[in-house]
Amino acid sequence: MATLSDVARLAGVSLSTASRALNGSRDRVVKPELAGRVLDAAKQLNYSPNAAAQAMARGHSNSIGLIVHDIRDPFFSSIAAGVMRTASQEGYVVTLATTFHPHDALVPLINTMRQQRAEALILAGSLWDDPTHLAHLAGALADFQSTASPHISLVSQSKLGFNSVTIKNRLGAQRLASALSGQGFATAAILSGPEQHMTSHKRVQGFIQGFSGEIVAQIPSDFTREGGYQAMKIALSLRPRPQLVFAVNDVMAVGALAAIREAGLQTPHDIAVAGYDDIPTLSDITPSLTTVRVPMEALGEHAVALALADPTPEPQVISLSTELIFRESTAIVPPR
Amino acid sequence: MATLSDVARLAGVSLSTASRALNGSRDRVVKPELAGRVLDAAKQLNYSPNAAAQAMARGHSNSIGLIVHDIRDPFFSSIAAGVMRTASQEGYVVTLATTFHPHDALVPLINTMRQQRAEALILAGSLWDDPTHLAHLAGALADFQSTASPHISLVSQSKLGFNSVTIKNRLGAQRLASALSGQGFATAAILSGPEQHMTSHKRVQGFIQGFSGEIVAQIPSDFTREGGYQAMKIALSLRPRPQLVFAVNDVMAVGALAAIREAGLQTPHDIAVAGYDDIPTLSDITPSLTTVRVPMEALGEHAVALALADPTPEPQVISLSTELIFRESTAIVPPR
DNA sequence: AAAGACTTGGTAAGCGTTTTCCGGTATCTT
DNA sequence: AAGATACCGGAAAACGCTTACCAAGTCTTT
Repeated sequence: MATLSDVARLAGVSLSTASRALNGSRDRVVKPELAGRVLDAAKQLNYSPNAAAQAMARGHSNSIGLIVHDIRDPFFSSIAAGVMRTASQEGYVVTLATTFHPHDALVPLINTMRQQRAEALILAGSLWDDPTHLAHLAGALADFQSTASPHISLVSQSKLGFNSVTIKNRLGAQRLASALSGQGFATAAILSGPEQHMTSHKRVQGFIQGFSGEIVAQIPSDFTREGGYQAMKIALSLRPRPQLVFAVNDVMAVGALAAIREAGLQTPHDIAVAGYDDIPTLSDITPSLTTVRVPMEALGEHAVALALADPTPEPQVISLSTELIFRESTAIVPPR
Repeated sequence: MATLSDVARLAGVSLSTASRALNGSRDRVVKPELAGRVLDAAKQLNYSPNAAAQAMARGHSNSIGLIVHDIRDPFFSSIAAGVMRTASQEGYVVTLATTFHPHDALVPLINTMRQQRAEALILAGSLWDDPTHLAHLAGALADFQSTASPHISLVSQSKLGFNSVTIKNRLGAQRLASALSGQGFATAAILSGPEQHMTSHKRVQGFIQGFSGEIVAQIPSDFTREGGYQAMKIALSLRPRPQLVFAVNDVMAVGALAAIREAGLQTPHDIAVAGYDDIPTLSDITPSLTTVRVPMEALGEHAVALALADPTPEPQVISLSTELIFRESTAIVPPR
């Protein structure tokens, strides 16, 4: 593989001139003629700069690390799309890692990103609200940042003292709940995620705050379709049956819908369902799902912007608004 | 940030010993005592090796490049998950890039991966069957490979003379078609992707081969939900109405379903629909979709395995089987 | 016309690792 | 017990680039 010195030799200039001609160092100008010779030589040799060597010499890389729980989850893949869009606009490369859910996989991945000397780290997804886990995490993040002090952005989570972009989880759920109350729903059950799941917790809180009727049950389960399905089975055994079920995310809501159908009941005639996230792929489900739209790609875009911005004395928190989406799944208020 | 020489100094050994102690060079053994001192020093200084420096010194990186069209597409995010799973098992880091569909974005991304000196490149997704585009692409891939001859794997495409893992697109469609024929469907329309879309083309061919009834129309459109929706509108205007519509992928099928519903018709009573891919998130759609299951994660896993395997004289092609999934959307054969 | 002020090319010193080669010590072999 | 043979630590070169510094040339300025 041709190196820069090959290019310089062929162009008949020094290494420094070649370097300056190719990526125009800011303080110097190379005479057009020499620069042209260098460019020609580079093309002729099919030269491609070695990013690792550049990173070494410059003292910083051009990569951004992104860690998500599960890239298959539409929530995360949308965030990733947003991240990649702005990152590549800004000339960065993104290296992606996935925990595949086990939350103790996070720290090793952060360390990997540290080895890569990523310029910025973006952690997407709700954190596990457990003191020792959080402590480990904070340690790993501190280590990461101690390495040439790169930036860190957290997505959908703001408790760790870094820049972060969150969504108004609580407010969204609250407004959904109060709108639904206004629509006539008087009893509701909540299908929540695991107890320590912060996002789930916020949404539950918001819903409780906003709902003026009676919350007959809160059933914790997994943050997945299957979790929603199981939780709904329990909810369906409640007597009297709640008029409304709020699942803390769309995939759980879909599981709930399946359980309802399986029980021979109809949504929304027998029981109404609302979700959260507004996952695009799910927009074709029947009955269409009332939910809270989360600007997922924007989440990723802002995270990059924040990570690349000049550091501020205080960590910045960008809080993105959600939007209520009313669809068929709550179109009717079932009798009490 | 502590460097290896800091560690060596603190441990009272030479640079080489420190290096050998930390990543156990294969030919040498460091005495346990010295090794222990080095490890302690490393821990104490919170040392993290600099991946860029290692890449320089070793002459190769530990990163795999993955390029997909759109990470938001469940098809690609599943592949990505498979890639990341095996890559991280093998100790590799994956850097991800997205074309966001414009097919001329591919070549620049390949070049980026070349700069990164990725050990392997995985290109996922169907290629654009256009001679000049393919020539550009081949050029870029050749350039990539000329750089320290890293490996290349293609996913779902095998025409370029590299290792590749594909799915039996044609066979899957053919078997679907013949099964459906056997079930009594005698007329069908095909909702295809763009003309030059190879995957779409294969599936169309297979379906035509396998269908013993009459194919009344093939309507090309975008490879997206919206494309399916638009194409279905045209299909619905056909007289007599076909009994069955085959959409070349699930998201198009979903668009088709929406168009049918909007027209006041019912699936499968008035017209049956089949898709391709078996995207998990779509499994809850009603009516549930008859489709061909594609082992998407396995696609990614094999791609990595292939990319990391010893090079063979001839490019290897792994062809993964699909599985027919019959669901409600073709449960009834509408009258002709 | 001489002295300074800019320009602009080149030289060389890094950046943080790995690894080859050398040499000294401990272990074998006979 | 002496020579041969591992074994293992360290010095130094190399990886491919950037950039501070130097030197030489070209313009200004007076």
